Amino acid sequence: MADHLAISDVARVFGLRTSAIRYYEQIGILPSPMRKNGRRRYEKSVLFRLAVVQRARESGFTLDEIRQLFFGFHPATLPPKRWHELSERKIAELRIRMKQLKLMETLLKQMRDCRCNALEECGEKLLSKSSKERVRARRD
Amino acid sequence: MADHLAISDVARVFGLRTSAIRYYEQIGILPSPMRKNGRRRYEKSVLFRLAVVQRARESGFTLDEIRQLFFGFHPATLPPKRWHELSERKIAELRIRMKQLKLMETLLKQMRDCRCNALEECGEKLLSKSSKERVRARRD
DNA sequence: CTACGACTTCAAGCTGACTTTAAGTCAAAG
DNA sequence: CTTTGACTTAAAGTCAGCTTGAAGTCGTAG
Repeated sequence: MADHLAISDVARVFGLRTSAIRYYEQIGILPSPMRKNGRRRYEKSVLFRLAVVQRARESGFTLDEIRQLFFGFHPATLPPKRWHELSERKIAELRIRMKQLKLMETLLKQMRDCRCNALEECGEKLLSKSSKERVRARRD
Repeated sequence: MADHLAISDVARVFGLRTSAIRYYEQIGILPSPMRKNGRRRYEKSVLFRLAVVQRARESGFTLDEIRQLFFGFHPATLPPKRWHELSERKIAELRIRMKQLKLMETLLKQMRDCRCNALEECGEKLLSKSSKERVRARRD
């Protein structure tokens, strides 16, 4: 208690196992906290950090990317440049993923609504579409 | 040639390795094609099938889900019921994932644009938001 | 004092989606 | 006829992201 959280408390807040918290520390996504009798004692700020990490995980970021994006540069001072580039790249990736999801939704709806062997037809459309995209890409 | 494709042709169309094609066959996502001298010979329809599989993979479906969704029921006749349920569930999942992506985009933009230690602040917002959501969920 | 439960470390194990490796087959080219 | 290169199989290896196991340390309750 005493204003500090045990590892099990932190884990419970996010529905994680304690082993996951230790693992995050091991790979440098969480700071190694102070110890009391060898046991980890966390300040509340770790919850904020984990909240961001969790949101990023849910959005499909790897732990490696998360470390780069959020904790990858030294102390807290200068280079927001690398950060800036990374996040720009990531935002672009997100846009692409959203487009893909929308296309998949369309495909699923077609197959849900239209009986018959929509599968091969859809595949045919997808294939001709992607070759069109390849043509467009060549023109760029 | 001769109107039939070798495994390497199929692989090349999708930028896959031949080992991936064999693996898909092994786990039941592709049919085992006819053989000529022990070698796989594919008809063009396999390309349509793979186009759908690839789109689904890009949208975050596991191979297991893909088999269930697209190839999981017997020959080609009846039960569109199970299919219907599965695709409804999957469409709902897609919606959730799109929402998460949008939230992540917002977070990234905030952190890109706003100097300072936005990380912990964002985490704080995320945390209070998710507890609000928990409250809303309790009311449902 | 001892037993309990929550913690510690380090190493090994697990799942999904493949890839790699080893050993062999086959047809066409030199 | 041997070499080459694309194929075949089965089994083992790889990577991320953890989890599990074994063996040990604390501090409080009985």
